[in-house]
Amino acid sequence: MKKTKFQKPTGMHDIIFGDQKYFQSIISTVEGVSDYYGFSKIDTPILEDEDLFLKGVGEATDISEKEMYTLKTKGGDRLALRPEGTASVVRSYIESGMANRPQPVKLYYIGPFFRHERPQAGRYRQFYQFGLEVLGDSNPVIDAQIINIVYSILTDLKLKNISIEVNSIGDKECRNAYKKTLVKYLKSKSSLLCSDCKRRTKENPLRFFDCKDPKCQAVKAEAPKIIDNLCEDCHSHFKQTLEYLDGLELPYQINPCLVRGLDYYTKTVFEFFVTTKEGKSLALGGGGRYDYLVKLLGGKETPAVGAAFGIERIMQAMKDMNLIDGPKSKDKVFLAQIGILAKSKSLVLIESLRRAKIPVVESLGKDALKIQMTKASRIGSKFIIIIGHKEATENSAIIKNMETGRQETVALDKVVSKIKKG
RNA sequence: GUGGGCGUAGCUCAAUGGCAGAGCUCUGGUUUGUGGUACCAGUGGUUGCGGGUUCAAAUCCCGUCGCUCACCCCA
Repeated sequence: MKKTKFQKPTGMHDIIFGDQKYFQSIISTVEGVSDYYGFSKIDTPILEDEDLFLKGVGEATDISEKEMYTLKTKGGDRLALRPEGTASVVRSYIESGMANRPQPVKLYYIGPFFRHERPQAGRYRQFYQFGLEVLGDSNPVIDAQIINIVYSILTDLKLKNISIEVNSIGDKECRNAYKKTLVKYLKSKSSLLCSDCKRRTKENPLRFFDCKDPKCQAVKAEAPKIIDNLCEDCHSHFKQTLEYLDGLELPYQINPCLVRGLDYYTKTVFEFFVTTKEGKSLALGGGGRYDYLVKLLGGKETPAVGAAFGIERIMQAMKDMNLIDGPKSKDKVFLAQIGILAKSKSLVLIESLRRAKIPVVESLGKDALKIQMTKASRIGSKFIIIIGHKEATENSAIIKNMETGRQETVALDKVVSKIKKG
């Protein structure tokens, strides 16, 4: 057998030690804020019918065309690792008959997602997202509230320099009419476009606005914008949404070029960014309204709006701003011991400490006292409990204050109360 | 899928064709039961993998795998 050194698959990563601190604080903040706003947590399978995603995110998107992990079961079903969360939530909404609950239904999720693409800074093949979805309400106040809730999550995490871009991409009627206008315009400027944008003109003209090729920027600036071509309903929806955002005093700006990569969006779309120390703009997440998706996936017509954020991206932003306070082991007590009997008594003592909610660090496998003292010093424990051979047989322990250097011997059953007093 | 950069100890990196090394970390020791420093020692490598050139390859050549950055796109 050849000796192999296993390594993680391309584009996937372990979340260990220091990173777990960031990861957990994001999760608990998301849970806390979502819960406050009346969202219920939903966990859906990591595998779903491949067609759910093909229909859900749109067959012409990159996700459908080349980024899905798919597999065939022994029974012959075609399944896919979920590339995003909304399609699964909508599937569950329909399948579980959530339309019969009081509307709107508010749900949030946290978990891993998968896209098979070339990794790069802040982009993975397995990554974590959290998302919030509100199904069954078409009122623009919900659009504004979703934006506000995710903004609250980010500010609760102490992120600074957040900016929000919003736009409206209309509904079926006004978007289709607008697409024709745009295509006509792009064709007239065809000679000035990059090759990608020539292709986009035919396949997905709205994507033209994602192009970063300098050649296309001038054409982009002059191009007709969707927000100037909204129908009356979409226009008033957008205007109302912005007024609510104004009322919340959120740092948003309108970006008429914001489109989004998934096909299911209608009306309001938005993205969140932070500015890093180097002055770079990092996309944290985004979302929008998707009034047609529930019907498209087999339910009855149901308006909905949602948002999804990349947890690794948020971690990156938090690290960039040094947002996590250092190790909090100062309030931990260190338990040092020598010998078999002392180890045995230590095991029992630790249980008493745990019941008293006193955090304790031990080094049970060690015997040399000096090494244990060194370790206690390093983590900065204020108190150290020492049980040596003598103390073990006498049912006592030494409590030493590491700051003053003073120590006293107390009976084992008095240790907890002594420590509590300080 | 396209194009750049890079693969040497757990980590950061030396060694420019001639004995594979240092710092940090880790484990232990410096009179046997008391502190972060200092000193000493130890663990840890088929130099990503496979071929080729050469008396001799971490080093040069070819291939391959992986990492990384950018494009496409997105979180």
